[in-house]
Amino acid sequence: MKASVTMIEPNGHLCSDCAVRGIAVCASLDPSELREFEHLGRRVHFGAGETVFSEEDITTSFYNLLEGVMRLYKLLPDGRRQIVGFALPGDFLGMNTSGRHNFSADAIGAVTVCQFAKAPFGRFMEDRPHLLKRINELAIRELSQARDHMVLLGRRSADEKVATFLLAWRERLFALKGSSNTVPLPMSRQDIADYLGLTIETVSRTFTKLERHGAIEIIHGGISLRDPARVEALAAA
Amino acid sequence: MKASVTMIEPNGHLCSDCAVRGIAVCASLDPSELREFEHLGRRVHFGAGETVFSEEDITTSFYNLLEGVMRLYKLLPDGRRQIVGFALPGDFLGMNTSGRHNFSADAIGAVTVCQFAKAPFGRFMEDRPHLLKRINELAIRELSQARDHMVLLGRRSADEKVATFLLAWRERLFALKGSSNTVPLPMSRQDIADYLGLTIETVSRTFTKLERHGAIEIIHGGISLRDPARVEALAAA
DNA sequence: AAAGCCGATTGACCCAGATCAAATTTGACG
DNA sequence: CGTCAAATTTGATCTGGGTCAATCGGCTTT
Repeated sequence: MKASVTMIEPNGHLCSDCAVRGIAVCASLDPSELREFEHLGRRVHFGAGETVFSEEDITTSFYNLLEGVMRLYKLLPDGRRQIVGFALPGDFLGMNTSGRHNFSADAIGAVTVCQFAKAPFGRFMEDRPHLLKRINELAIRELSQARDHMVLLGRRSADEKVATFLLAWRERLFALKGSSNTVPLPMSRQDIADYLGLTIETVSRTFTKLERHGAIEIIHGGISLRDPARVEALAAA
Repeated sequence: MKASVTMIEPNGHLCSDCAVRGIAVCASLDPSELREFEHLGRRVHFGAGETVFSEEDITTSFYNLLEGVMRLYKLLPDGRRQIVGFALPGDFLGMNTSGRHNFSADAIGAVTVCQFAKAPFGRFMEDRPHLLKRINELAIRELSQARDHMVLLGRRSADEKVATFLLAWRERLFALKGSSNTVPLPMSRQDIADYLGLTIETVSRTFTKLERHGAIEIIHGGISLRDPARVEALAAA
């Protein structure tokens, strides 16, 4: 959105001390492969609101998210937006069978990605089935999440959607940063609404309601779970 | 649902003249591999309404759908159901990372599957990266469809949902049986409702409305597209 | 061919969440 | 600080689609 500077770091970073080494696609590579892999990717920074790639763009690169949060979304011709997911460090983006991206991806706040040109990456993967296997695992895991989200979108009430979202988001952050009842929400209310298939007003009202009932506290840049059990009960219903 | 007889054919079928040879996972195998592959799968029949596997079941097999249509769904504790997809011949079912199925699968009408025990299949795939690659492609394609469906569930109106469904279903059948304005709908109105995140009444009313407007004709076991352009216009909106 | 059943359709009414419209809070910048 | 502009919250009202309740076929069974 905002015109901000996209930076490409000129120097070579070391995969071996990359923050996502253990959780991203590269977890499947041994040290010697990693050294070769290092030459394929380059770190790129994006500022808040910048678009990393757009739906229908021809796929020229894949991306490994290193730092920050991204929103992945699709737009209808009339502008309605559905966010199909939020990406966190370790997520691998850009795979498709059509040669074109099937969703758009924006940085929410500052983001660092490891960018791979499609062809060299494909060649590298060609004779490294364990990398393919890793990518397949990530795809299958995502598919499972996508199905869970379909249930949420198709069959849950607004209260259940919001409660489920807070718990699932906390769970994802837990895997990265450890457990906490403080749940940072780097995305806007509009983003949350477009993820849950609601309007911004309904999201806001639901937060307020949860706070009035003592289930959460709305804090700067996120929420705090005051009564996790109550939120869980709402989400389960 | 209904207690009907599940049949396992005792004799060996030939993969080489299998109906889905060219479109399923096995499309990635050469003739000699195919002969070996033949010993891994066995054909199993299911009657209308029978459950092939259930969510949370430990995954012991993978399935290659050969004939018929299946509904893939998830249930909420209180019984609300979301159908996450319909499977057609050529679809490969059962992959997951957790060791348990993450959705349930029922036969809609009579179904024939090619069933593979998980471990031998995994071993066979181990040293056949092209099979893994094929499975990965199918997973990524499904992921793309899942994202499209999220947009439908989260952001489309009832009219748009129904119109989009009819066109997408016709498109899938087209790939199997060729083009036609007659669209068979083997699934019930309840199934369609649970797929689109609507109620059965809304689906029924929307069909009737489309028919009154001359866009479709409701026929036994499906619909006929009378004015495909109008349906497309509704779906696009 | 009458009875029973089950899926589908239709009608009447209702409500969760959308829409429209202000406030109010927050943040960025001079 | 003070000033905008943007994001969020809050309130009032509206409505698309849900809920509840009859029918209405089309099969099967006898």
